[in-house]
Amino acid sequence: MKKGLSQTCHRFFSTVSNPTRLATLEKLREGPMNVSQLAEALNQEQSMISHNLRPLVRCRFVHVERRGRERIYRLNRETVEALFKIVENHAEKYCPTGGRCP
Amino acid sequence: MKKGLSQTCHRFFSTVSNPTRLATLEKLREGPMNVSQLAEALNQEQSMISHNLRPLVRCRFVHVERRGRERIYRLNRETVEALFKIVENHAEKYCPTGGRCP
DNA sequence: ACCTCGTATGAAACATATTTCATATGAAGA
DNA sequence: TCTTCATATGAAATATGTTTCATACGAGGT
Repeated sequence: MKKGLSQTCHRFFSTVSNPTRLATLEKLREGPMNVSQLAEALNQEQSMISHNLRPLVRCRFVHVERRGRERIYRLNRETVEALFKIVENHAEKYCPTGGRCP
Repeated sequence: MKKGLSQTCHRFFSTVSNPTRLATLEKLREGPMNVSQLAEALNQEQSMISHNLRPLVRCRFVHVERRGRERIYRLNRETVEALFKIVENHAEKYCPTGGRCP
């Protein structure tokens, strides 16, 4: 693997290794949403959601679209669902206790 | 997605969001290796490799086998190759500048 | 029993990431 | 133009993760 991809991997995985951002991705599986809706659904401050959306957009895990004064965030399903599927398969096989590794 | 998987995701992705561990995984694609070999190949202190191998083992990205006084680390290809493939696909599609996102 | 090799470990030092809070920006309506 | 709503942003406060260094442990060989 080339030098560049290693760096890409790092940014890619760092972006999804955060509980707030993971929760955001999970929530967006239900459909596109604006920031306030996400903030309410996840029970977090708007500012925090906003801060955490940025890296998700930067790495294209989600896409934004302006709609008047709100911004609609939409999941990049292709990548995110594939990612979740791998974790599910892996966990099923290697984490029989349900995520709590010894 | 259940509460448990979200936590699993976090641990899973945290583990691979570190340059040393990513380099270790990449190196292990070439075949099983012991700690000293990894340390030399990656030009890092033995202690550091050892510390970083732990989370990789805990999450089963790699497996260990004792051989006399050395320990042979072996990649869990099923999970790791699948993971790399997703990043490659994603990067190709969304990071045309080669990992440097604007 | 002692020495050496390969590896692991704990804890301090260091580096990075996350959250919070106050405030700015920008679009739309009165 | 003034106000309000939705969102973004900067910087301090806080929390987490990583590396280093010194040392411990355990398996072989002598």
